[in-house]
Amino acid sequence: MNYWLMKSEPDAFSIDDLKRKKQEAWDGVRNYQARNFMRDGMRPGDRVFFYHSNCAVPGIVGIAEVATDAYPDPSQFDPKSHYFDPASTRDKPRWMLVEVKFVKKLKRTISLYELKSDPALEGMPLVRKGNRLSVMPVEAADWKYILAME
DNA sequence: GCCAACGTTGGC
DNA sequence: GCCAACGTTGGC
Repeated sequence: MNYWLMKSEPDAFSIDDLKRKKQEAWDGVRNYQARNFMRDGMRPGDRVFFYHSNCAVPGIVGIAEVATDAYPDPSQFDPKSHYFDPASTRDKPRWMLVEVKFVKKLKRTISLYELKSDPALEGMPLVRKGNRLSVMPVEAADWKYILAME
């Protein structure tokens, strides 16, 4: 089993939205590295830190689970969608998604500030300067360490 | 709202 | 294939 971190802007889709909907297709990823993690790395059962970005207190707010293998993101074919990609075809879809399901909400937000402040976590891609990846792997040791911070 | 850090695009 | 211009992400 592998561990991941996925970012979402709470204004667009928050951990509470996932809790209410139970499961959600993670559409709109338009970055090749992030796509590759979903397509090649993720398997059903993998665990995911749900991260709130672009908000007052960015940080990890909950846990989700990968619910499906990757499949083509339907929004890339929809001309009305914000995520429409005219260069993508159904024969050779460019963008993939996985569905994730709600596991739990953390009792508190483990903030980016805290994660950055802890020398034990300085190897995490999340805390590296300028990192903009919205989907990234988490080391098993870091996963356990962060859970213990809750 | 600003802007640094990236990723992508397209002219050449 | 280089790289300038542009667009986006996301912390602050």
